[in-house]
Amino acid sequence: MPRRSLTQSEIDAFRERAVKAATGLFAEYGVVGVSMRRLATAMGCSAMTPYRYFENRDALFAMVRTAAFRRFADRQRDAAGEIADPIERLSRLKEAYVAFAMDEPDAYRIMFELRQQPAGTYPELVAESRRGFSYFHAAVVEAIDQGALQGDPLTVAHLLWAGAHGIVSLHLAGKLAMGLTISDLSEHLVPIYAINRS
Amino acid sequence: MPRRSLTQSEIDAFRERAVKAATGLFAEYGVVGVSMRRLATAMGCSAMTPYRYFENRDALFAMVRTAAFRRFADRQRDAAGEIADPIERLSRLKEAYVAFAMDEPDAYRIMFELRQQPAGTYPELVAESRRGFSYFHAAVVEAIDQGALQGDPLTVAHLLWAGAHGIVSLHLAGKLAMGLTISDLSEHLVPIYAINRS
DNA sequence: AAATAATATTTACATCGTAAAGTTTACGGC
DNA sequence: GCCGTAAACTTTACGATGTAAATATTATTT
Repeated sequence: MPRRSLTQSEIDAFRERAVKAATGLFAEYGVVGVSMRRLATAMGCSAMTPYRYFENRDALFAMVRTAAFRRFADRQRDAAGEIADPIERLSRLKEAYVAFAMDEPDAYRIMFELRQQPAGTYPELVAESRRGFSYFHAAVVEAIDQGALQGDPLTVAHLLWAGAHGIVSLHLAGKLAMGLTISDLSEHLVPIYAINRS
Repeated sequence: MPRRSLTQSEIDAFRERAVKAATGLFAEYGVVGVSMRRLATAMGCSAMTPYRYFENRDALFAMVRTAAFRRFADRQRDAAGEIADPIERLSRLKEAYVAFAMDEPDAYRIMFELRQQPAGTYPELVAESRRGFSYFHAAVVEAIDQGALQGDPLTVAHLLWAGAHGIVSLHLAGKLAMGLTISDLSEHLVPIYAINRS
């Protein structure tokens, strides 16, 4: 009798289009420039239509972030590739990390700077975020296993991650002084933890 | 003939009150909760009055950030104190860094996460931000001078800063996994660069 | 007290997120 | 074909925001 409901794939298709449009918008206008109305205009629908596909603006942004984390995690995965030597792999992961931040500075920003929702609200977001870190973590575990790094794996992995994030943040905030570049700093990241110290 | 213009000290007094009120507001409601109207209400004046003392919302926030950077820099200055040993001093600076971020997480966030205005728009902001970093920098220079650290001073100082910022960011983003604490990580910061490695 | 100019307030507008009301559309049954 | 129905979509509406413009208030000198 009534009109057919939207299928899951129709819903997914709209959402994907929306996330793509929103991602484009905010690469162009910044986070503040992504309004529901502007998104609707960009998608050629009325202002309220997106609300049929997203609970609210927050949910839209969560999906945009999830997509960004997914791209990031994919690039980490690809950078790790088949590289056997875990130290070499760590270097490549670090390079991929920095490269992503340079290629998509706005994405990087919302990934890490956005006020976070109560944990567990968006499980897929959490999952992709975890996956992004997992390659680093795995490489560190292996490196420590075979004696190329020392220390607690979780701690060292976090320190590497924090180091990469810190360097990128300084760069994105325009706080690298005196002509220092992001490469000048990031090239020290992995060697610092290598085993040839006390 | 006409009414007396505001003296500089009256202007400064209002601005100071406004910055204090705004800082309080956003410790309570977050960045998004600080609107010009709410600020006006909190100060007991009409919605437009703050506009006589600040060019716009951005200028208000620049001053709030400047004040935050000043508090931060002061605490760095106090932490450095008269400590002669530069490595010990670095450790204290790192502790003060982390302590500030824990005490004033919201301030920390707007200090480092806010989209920055075109460089040089707010010279005092730049100055206080530089000063915040200068104690770290000075200690690193001294440590390298007397052989307790090695490498390029500017690079090492940035690496330490980036490391501290990265760790704090991970913590503030709730991304420290498996019960790892901010101290677990930050205690490795200075030792890693100490000279007893290859 | 009157004139004046600086300060402060009120009003107004465009934009935002989004709730609620209204409209259009696609389907199964006649 | 047409009709009823419920889902999808649009329009309208509300309260909040930043801030420009118009208006009102106030302190000072003549």
